[in-house]
Amino acid sequence: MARSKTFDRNDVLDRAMEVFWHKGFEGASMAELLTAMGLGRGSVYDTFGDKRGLFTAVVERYIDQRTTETIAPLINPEAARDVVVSCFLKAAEQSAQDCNRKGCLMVNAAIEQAPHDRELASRLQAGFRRVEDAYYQALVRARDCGEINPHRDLRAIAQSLVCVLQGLRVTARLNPDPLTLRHIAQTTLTILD
Amino acid sequence: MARSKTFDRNDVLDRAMEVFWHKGFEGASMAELLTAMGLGRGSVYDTFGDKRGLFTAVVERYIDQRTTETIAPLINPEAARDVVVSCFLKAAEQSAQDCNRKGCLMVNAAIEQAPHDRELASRLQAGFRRVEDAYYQALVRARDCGEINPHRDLRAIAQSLVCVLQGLRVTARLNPDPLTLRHIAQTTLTILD
DNA sequence: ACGTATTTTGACCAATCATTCAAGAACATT
DNA sequence: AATGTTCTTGAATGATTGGTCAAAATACGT
Repeated sequence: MARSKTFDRNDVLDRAMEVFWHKGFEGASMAELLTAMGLGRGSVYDTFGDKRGLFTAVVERYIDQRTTETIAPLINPEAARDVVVSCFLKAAEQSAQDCNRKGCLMVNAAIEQAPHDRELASRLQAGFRRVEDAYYQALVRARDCGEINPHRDLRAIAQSLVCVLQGLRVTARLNPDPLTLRHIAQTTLTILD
Repeated sequence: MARSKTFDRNDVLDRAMEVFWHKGFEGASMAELLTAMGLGRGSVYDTFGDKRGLFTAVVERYIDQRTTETIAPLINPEAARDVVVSCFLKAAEQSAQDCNRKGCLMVNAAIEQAPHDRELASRLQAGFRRVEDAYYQALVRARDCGEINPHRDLRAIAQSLVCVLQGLRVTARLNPDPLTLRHIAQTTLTILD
């Protein structure tokens, strides 16, 4: 009864992601987005509405992928303090290994667009909250194992860890030296003591 | 022998700053910048070259003003641990009190433009480095007073403090709740112990 | 007061912006 | 295979972009 789309939605979103990721929302033009996606104008406007709709879809996909990947080790019911540490350092390493300087799309979008796009802002907040929660749960287990001072506010610690990861993304934009970034990450882990 | 400018450079930079600050570089149009500055096109292009030159001048001014203001208490030769703490909390408070959600122009510019503008990136890096150095010097004095464990890496601590302040700017974009932000700031101060 | 160098003004420009739309092409159903 | 619906294509749109330029205005040094 109808024609089906010739392109894969996730496929073209991934291509558009590349453009938005290192040019930002305002910095990316529809022309280059279309080229990257390999689609005609109509197809994109039909599918995503407008530029903002496309951006929203791209960021949504990024959030899903990244947060899932990031918190995977923390979800393990046996994960405790050492997993918190290794997971945090691994996340920090992504700032250190960011060879083409694209940063984190979530951080980039938060800074550039969050104040101008409420829906985007709350999606981003939910994404970071998901990461924070995963750290929190692991911290609770760590405390129950006697690996963390039971008087500490674990929610605040989890928030701090996420906050530092965000800060590392900013720091890395100006000083991409991996040693410095690792050093900062290592140092901030004293928050756990 | 010649006519002199009728406008004050710092004056118009401050007005342009307002626009760039909450719209970003790409998000701000020359039309609104000119309106805000109250100048004709020619005057601006004569004085600042182009949009990027204007942005550079604006950010440069912001860096000077902000870093000077921020590190003022730390410069005091008697400043030690308590000044580090109060100064850090005061800086965090600026994220908490950011009622109109403009964030920090240095962080905004770092995320949006640093990868596309080397000169801007190094200016920003120098600015943050200036803050970091001020914290470092105060930390050295704190250590000499016996207020900080002499085995700690003070340079890394100073870098971490600046990193957290940057992270707070990102966090504040999505969750402007002052209590949360203060709580994070308070928690990360355990880095000093 | 005059002459001149510089600033201001605002009209103008080509290029690019995001977006629309109509017509042609292609698939799924019958 | 015919039909009907949707997708694709790409030309066209008007608005806006950053930037130029020449003429008019003006303040300074003499």
